[in-house]
Amino acid sequence: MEFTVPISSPFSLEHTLVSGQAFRWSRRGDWWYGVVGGGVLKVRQEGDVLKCVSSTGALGASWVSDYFRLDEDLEHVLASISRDDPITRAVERFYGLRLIRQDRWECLASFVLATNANIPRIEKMVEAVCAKYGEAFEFEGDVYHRFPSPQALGGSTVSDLRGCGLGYRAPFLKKVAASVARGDVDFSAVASLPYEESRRLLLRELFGEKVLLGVGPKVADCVLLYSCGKDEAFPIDVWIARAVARSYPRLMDSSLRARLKREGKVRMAAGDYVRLSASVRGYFGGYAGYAQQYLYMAIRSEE
DNA sequence: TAGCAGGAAAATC
DNA sequence: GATTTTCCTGCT
Repeated sequence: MEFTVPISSPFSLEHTLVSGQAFRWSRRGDWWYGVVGGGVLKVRQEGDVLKCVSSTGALGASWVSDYFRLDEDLEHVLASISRDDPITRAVERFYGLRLIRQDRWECLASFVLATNANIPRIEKMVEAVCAKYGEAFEFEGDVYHRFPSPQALGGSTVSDLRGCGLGYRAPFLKKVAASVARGDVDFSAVASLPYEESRRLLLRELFGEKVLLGVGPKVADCVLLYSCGKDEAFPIDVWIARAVARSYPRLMDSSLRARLKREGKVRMAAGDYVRLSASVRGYFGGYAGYAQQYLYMAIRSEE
């Protein structure tokens, strides 16, 4: 199916798709191909229009607009977070970067795999899991695999998952999948709550069976930001911690600041994360998650 | 709370 | 080719 989607507010497909939010997009020639929404979406930006080709009627204009959140007023968001020089420079440089509204289960599973890995590695693990457990289909003569269901991964074996190169992440992914498959994680309830409560509920539901699942504050924030509409969630990975330490040392309490300075490395204890998160959200406000995404792009682009 | 292991691959030297 | 680092969490 071919269609176009008009863009009425700023949007950069390129910046959005390279910003490390989603792991199933790749560029081929002038087009971006994404395995999303149960099919393939092929998309290219031409000025203020998105040209799209999709493998299924379900992936139409309204789906695309919802996925890229095109109906939201990005200028208003960016104005609200542009509180000082570093963030303003990042916003100017990556203008049009938007947060994507992803599938919640896929987002959770993907970020469980993201610990101690870099983006190419994460993409490789996700693809391996999809190839092994996801339903295959064809588009333009190529074979693609949908993201596997929670049931498929929950019913897998840890050793088969390890075969996808997941290492120690394999048992975590299996347990998370099993929890979701049983219906233990009510994503709608999580999404309906204010941020602080949504994070508590997500973690409580995942920990409900008293088995530790590989979802800590950082992964929880990614799920809340990228799939549950919690725009104030501010995931703090090593890069963001570095960016904050450099440009916003005043937002870190003195003990964390001193430790980072002393040790040179960015290593955060649980309490540090929660405090820094609250501090940064207090500063950037309700769209802190956008600030995080722009700061991430800025610091990653340096090297 | 601090320190460490975990597995494999990318990045760096 | 060896070493370090990697969008971190769980355990002691």
